[in-house]
Amino acid sequence: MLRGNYLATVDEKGRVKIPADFLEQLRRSGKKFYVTSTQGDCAHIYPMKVWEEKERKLAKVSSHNRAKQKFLARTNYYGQVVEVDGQGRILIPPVLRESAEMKGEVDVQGKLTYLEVWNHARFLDNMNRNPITAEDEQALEQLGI
Amino acid sequence: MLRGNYLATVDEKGRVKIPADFLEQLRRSGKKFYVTSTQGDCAHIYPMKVWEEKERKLAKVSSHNRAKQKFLARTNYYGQVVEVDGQGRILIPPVLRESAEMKGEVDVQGKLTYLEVWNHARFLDNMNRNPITAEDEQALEQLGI
DNA sequence: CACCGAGTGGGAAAAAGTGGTTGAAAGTGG
DNA sequence: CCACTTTCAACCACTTTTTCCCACTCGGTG
Repeated sequence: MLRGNYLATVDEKGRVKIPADFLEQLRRSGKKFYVTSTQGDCAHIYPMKVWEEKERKLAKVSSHNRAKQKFLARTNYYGQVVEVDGQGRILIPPVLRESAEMKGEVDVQGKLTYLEVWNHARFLDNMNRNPITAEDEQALEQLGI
Repeated sequence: MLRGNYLATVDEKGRVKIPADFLEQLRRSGKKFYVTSTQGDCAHIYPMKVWEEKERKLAKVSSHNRAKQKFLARTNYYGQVVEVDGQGRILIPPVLRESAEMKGEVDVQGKLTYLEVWNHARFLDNMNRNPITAEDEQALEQLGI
């Protein structure tokens, strides 16, 4: 399971080094990955098998389902199949790189089954704009968390 | 159960020695730990099993729950899976080390199932800013505490 | 006073990360 | 359809960081 956050950098060619900790786990699920996004604000990196599982589930949903259509339109627009290079880096597709402002420092975050890559400053900013309130803490406590 | 407070120091490499008392207990729950934070003001050190239990509880909550989302975003951002080294030290992830001002003297506090690590001066300061009032004492007394 | 365990610092080897070059392939124009 | 240009991916070489381990100090205890 992929957990936690690592700082990384995007070089001029748009390559991001996958932190060794994640890489080791990811290598087990093959060398192909699907890099995409739903909102264009960050990159999602799925091992191909995980992505295909998502596709299978989507296939079962009616093709007139609005949510499904939007999801497909976006993930298809931003997406690309990539492989990790010999140095453990993957290439972020240009369209996505631009819309998610992928340059300089980025956060590579483990989301258990896939990775999310964020512009470091942007993620921090989003987070700070949404502080945890006293109500939030109360709600969590009631859930026993 | 982890109880009480120990002074420790963070060295230049960002390592903190876990007090021997805590270490002995923690060793029983495996060698992997999840170091994270909810507010970025201190480090939380969970034995992996304890953390996974939290994850399980969270998984049952609707994914649209605001409190849950904020909690996950933060604990993921600040978090990292770590192991204790041969000298009983653990490494605080860089992002967290910075935001929680982890350098020099720190307090390592037992919170029964996990540890909290605070910048010593900062914790003392917070505490002094929030003195126990006569009303607080009265309230406690009425609770039979 | 000597020994033992806890804590601290630091050095060397290994791993992780970075940048650049080259060769192949794809794209473009004549 | 061929020749030339450009782009991209694969590979190589170097730098930096991290990890692992060794050795020392300090304080408490027999």
